[in-house]
Amino acid sequence: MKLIEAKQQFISSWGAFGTHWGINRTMAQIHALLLISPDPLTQDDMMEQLNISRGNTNMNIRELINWGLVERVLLSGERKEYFTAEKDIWKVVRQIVKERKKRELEPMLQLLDKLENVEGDKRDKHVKTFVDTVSSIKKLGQQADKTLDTMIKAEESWFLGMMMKFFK
Amino acid sequence: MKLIEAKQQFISSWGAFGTHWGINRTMAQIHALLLISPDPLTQDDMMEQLNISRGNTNMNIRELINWGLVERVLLSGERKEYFTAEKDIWKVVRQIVKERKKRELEPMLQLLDKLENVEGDKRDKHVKTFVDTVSSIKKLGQQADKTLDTMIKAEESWFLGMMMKFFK
DNA sequence: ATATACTTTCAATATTTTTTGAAAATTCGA
DNA sequence: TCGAATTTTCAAAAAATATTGAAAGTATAT
Repeated sequence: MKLIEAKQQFISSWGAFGTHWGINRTMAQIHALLLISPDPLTQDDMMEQLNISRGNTNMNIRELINWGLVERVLLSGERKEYFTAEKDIWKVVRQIVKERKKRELEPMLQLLDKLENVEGDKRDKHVKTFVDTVSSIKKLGQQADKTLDTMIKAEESWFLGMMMKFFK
Repeated sequence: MKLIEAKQQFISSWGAFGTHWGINRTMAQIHALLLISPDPLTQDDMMEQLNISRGNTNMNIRELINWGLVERVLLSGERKEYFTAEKDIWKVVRQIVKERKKRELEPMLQLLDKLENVEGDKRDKHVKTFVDTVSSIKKLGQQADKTLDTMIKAEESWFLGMMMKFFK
């Protein structure tokens, strides 16, 4: 397979993959493009390579920057802005985990905390099932929260080593 | 907070949560409703409690069954079908992991395998960056694949114990 | 065998999400 | 300060996705 074709496939599947995980296709595609580009790109480069409009490109670059996955790069003597993505996949994963934890897991845990204290008699099976379900989700969520914190702080080598050792 | 209100909140946030992870709102809401219902429910129960149409309800129950998260229950002497969700959250998580691994991770790894063998000279930085990126994603993916396999097979107690021990 | 209760399908519709592109805003060199 | 280059915004349009509801299909009791 030729490079150009391989790139296309990579970008397009990365986009499809993203949509299965609640990430918009264009954002995932821009990320994919930057991941496989040796040098920083401009908005115009991305527009051209992905065939998308200026506004779309701009919005999604911005979103990727919010996620901490892409950075602005200033090339001396250039007026235009360039962008580049972190290439170390382990760092990328940690960053995504960190963001999703903050955006989704933590608010969810707060809610479960509140719901756990619902009024009512636990001898009523409706109350009991509700509280038991909420509590067990909360417990799992808290465990995940702790585990992910450790993962976020961990070095790749440490983490991989741990995985190798215990999940062989 | 009253039970009825707590239920509403739980269902609605579970739905919103689902949409962040590529799961359709109604499917997540039906799942939430079944999780907190002590007894099996009929389609009509769900339609009424969630205010959704018959077709929508039916399609999403079916999808939940495909995911292995919901089961049909036959109550003797009853004509109608009843449905119930697995309440053990650890089992639920393992089942979701198992399905997503099969549906998403494995096909992705197959693709990466193919893309890794792109034609071209690795001294060309475009080729090099592409191959390096693909390889490192593949490596991480393979590691995740193995780890998740172990997790799918694991007992809750074993897994939680392991987590406690190593990620305190 | 028929009527009735119940389930499934799917074309049409509604809703949500994404994308466009042109106008406004900003930046920067001269 | 001016003006060209560049970036950002956002209302409108397009596309994707989810939902409805009525008709068709199935199963069961009598």
